[in-house]
Amino acid sequence: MDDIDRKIISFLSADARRSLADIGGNVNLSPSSVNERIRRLTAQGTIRRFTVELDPAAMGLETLVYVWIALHEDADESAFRRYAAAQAAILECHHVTGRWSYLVKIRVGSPPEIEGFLADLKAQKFLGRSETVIALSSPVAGALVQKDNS
Amino acid sequence: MDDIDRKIISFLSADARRSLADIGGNVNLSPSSVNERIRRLTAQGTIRRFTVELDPAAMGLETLVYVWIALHEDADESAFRRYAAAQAAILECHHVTGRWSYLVKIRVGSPPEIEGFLADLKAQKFLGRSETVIALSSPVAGALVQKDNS
DNA sequence: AATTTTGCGGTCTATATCATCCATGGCCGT
DNA sequence: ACGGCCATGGATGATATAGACCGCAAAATT
Repeated sequence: MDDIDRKIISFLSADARRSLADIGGNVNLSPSSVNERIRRLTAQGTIRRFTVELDPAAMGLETLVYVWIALHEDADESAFRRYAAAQAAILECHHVTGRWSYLVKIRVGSPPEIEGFLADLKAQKFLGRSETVIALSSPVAGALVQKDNS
Repeated sequence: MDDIDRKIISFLSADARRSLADIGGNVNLSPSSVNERIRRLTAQGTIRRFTVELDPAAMGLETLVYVWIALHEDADESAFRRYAAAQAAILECHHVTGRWSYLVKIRVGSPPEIEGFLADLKAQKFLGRSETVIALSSPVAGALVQKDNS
């Protein structure tokens, strides 16, 4: 990973459809060389996948919510992780330091839907205690990308 | 936005380099039609950009941290937002309900670097109180995508 | 009510661009 | 001087993209 690789990654991040010739012009490399570098970066996993960033509103996911979770004392922890991975609404789930055991990031269409999400968590017997934090606005929103199902 | 559009978005999410013919075969549409739909989705902003998902380790960003922030009482709130947008380490910044005013998501190379991040926040006079939460592991990690600078 | 009009979304074809492969050749470090 | 690594350039087959045309359905007109 040298400076040129980083530049290429930066160009692809901004627009993954730019032509090899175009990128090559910006880093003083032939299209073939750029292609070879992208192939390497992809093969070694530095680039995980080519994808698209989506508009949350257009996807019907305008409401961003963080939920702190303390698991129910006799909850199956690995079952919880599988559940989290399978739920489309759960964008992130982290095991964290501090008072709570998990921090979960979810996106739903509107605030009322949060209730259903929590109800499901409780129905699955995962929930001990929880605390819900709603994002009112996002100075830095973070990119919305569909979960990787591979 | 009909079902076909959603399918196309799903295919592109998994691999944005799949050919129009390939996608068309899966949704029973000609390559031209698929192209036209993608053009529409992009033009109306449903698809924000074509980009790449990166490996945090390869990028030297293995440590994921959430920081709860209560702004210093005479901090300039819009200056803080500009600061957050400019900082490369800050992936997300949300104005939230609850005890804290902001939730900030950052990525750094290693835990010691968190200190420098907080020190900078304090030096800028933004920081009132804060609480730092480190992700130990991530059952659902969320995609790492470079910030959009357009 | 029947007919025309309009507009959207599709297919097909042609063309220019593009990614990809391979053989060649330079450069650097040992 | 030699070997490995990386870039180059040209050939080729695939691909995106534009444009002309078609069909259908809803709206408007008579």
